[in-house]
Amino acid sequence: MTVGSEDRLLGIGAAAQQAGVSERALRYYQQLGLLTPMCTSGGLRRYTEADLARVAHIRELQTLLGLNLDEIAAVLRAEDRVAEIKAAYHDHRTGAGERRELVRESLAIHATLRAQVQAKRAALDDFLADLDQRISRISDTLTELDADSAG
Amino acid sequence: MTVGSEDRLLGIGAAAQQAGVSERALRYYQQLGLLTPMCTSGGLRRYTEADLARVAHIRELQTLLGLNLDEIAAVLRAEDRVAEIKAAYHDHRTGAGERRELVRESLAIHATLRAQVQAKRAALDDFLADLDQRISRISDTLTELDADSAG
DNA sequence: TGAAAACCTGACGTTGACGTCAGGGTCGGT
DNA sequence: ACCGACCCTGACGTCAACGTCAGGTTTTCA
Repeated sequence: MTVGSEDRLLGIGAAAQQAGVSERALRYYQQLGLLTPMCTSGGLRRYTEADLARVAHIRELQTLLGLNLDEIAAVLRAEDRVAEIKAAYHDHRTGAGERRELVRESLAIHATLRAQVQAKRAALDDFLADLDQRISRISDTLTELDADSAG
Repeated sequence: MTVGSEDRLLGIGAAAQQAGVSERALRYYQQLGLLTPMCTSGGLRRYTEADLARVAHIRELQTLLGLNLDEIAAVLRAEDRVAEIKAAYHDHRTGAGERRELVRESLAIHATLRAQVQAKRAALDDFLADLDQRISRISDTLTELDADSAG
């Protein structure tokens, strides 16, 4: 499938640098089950591009939505579910009913998340409008001051 | 100016309840200089409606923008500056140059904040688009499953 | 092959934003 | 004047999300 990707694995140091987080954070995420990098036979962690993307996703959920790591774990689990289902999509061993159930479940989780994001977006818009109003008032004050000094 | 407002002062308990935060939080905000309620001669805190609004604002900056209390303090100081200037606007003792300086300063702080909010909004929009894409894919999967079972 | 660089697992420390508790002061109604 | 409700100031506790350090292991590369 992925043809051009050299699939170079990174050590935890390089991975941390790439992802813009600390090594400790990467180990911590793994400890909480948010991330499961490969290991060498010697037990050293090896990170793929997908792992880095996952870290970026984690950070986004953290800083953008303000979710804590437990909540993020839930979101990631839901996303993993979807991937899992996609993978097993044509696997005959998975019953259609079961698949439907799983899909519905992850759809529900995503919908919930979407609602959260929407709410946050609306609140942000309100805040922005308020801020703009303040700013324009301050600008007016400044204009008046300038007119004053000019008059 | 404010005619209809009875200007009833609240004790810290009632204020906390109204604002939806703990008493400890109110004392903590005051300790950090975010809030400066009046006091009775005996030293008990008394909160005005403006104080409550300020708390709401603090919470908004916390949960919506993810600012820490130090950053919030900076924002609030900027806003207080504006109010101060407005109040002293026709006070002859304040020099025009000084006023311009102050106004410019708070304008800068607000502009910075606005940029932050904008950035966050854009990021949220991206995130939302991504989420919608995921959701529609999951929906498709579900539709296929239903078609499968129907066929 | 051998040493420097990178990494490992505990385990304790830190920071922000409060929670909680003790021991005492203040307020409002009677 | 008094009592119960409310409030005060320390001061220590807590929780998440890591930071940091020690002592040992694995990789890498000259």
